Amino acid sequence: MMENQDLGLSLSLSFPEKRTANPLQINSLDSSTSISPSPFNLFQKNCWTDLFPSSDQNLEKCRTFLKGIDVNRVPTITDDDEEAGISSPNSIISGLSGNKRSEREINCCEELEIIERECSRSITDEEDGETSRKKLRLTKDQSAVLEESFKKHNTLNPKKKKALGKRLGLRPRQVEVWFQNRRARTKLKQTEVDCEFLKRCCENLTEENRRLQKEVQELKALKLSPKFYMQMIPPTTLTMCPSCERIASPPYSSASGPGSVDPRANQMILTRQGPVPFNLRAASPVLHRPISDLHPRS
DNA sequence: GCGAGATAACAATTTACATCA
DNA sequence: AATGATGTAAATTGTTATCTC
Repeated sequence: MMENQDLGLSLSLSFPEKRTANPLQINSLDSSTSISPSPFNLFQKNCWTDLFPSSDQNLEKCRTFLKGIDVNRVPTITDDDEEAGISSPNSIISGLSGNKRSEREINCCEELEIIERECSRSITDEEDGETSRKKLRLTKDQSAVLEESFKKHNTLNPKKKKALGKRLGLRPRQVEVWFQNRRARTKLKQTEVDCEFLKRCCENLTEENRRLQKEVQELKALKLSPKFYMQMIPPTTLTMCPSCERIASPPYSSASGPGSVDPRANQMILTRQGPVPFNLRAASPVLHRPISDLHPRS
């Protein structure tokens, strides 16, 4: 909440209360289901069941352990540990499930040993009664420094990550997570702003549409008047260049008598006569030149 | 050129905690 | 004071794109 104010994330739009799967991510399911099970994935599946064979109690104890590490504690691990993927409370799990973090330096047997060791420790920890997993809450100073750094550059390189972590007494991974979440918040905020903008556009277009409909009605009523026909010049024949699709208008009528209509006005009438396909490529200042002008023969 | 592994960024989700009625 | 609902930030998990070998 406090953070909310700090970031100016106070736009309140009526979004669905619970996030659902992104409808645009159509292929996510396909891709996930089409992935062939890697040997490591098979390992991770078997790992838990092998470690805790048919014992829900053991499994539960191990889970409890994984929740039992105080992340508010000043990190004592080295950066090397961090890079090896055993830094965060859940990184053992992450290491097992992640397809990239775990397998780097530690082989399966070592991981199993680590897990077993930690699990056995967890049981004693639990008996000590200090099992609740604490979630780190960054101090105002820490947030301010991170915010400042984010403003300068919203991504991290490994060097910067380490430096920030060292400066703030955080693990590089925590710095990384903060930046990640911060980017997500920025994106969400931008989405809200965009949504608001589109809403306004929609309102304006609705209003414009209403106005044009009214104008159409008025023009239809006017059409019934014979005087209107007297002022109309014959329909203009437009010629389109087949190669560049530019429109070439015929030479303006030399008629400039008292009853004649300004050709520009005629053009306006033409443009009001229904939806004309708009060709962006053809939308250029040379719209009304004859074809011969468009492609002068040299 | 192709495949495997490493890496970073990201989306979606979970979880712990704070606040309020 | 206790409690449940709710919002938010921290953290996790899985996917994708890109790069290098």
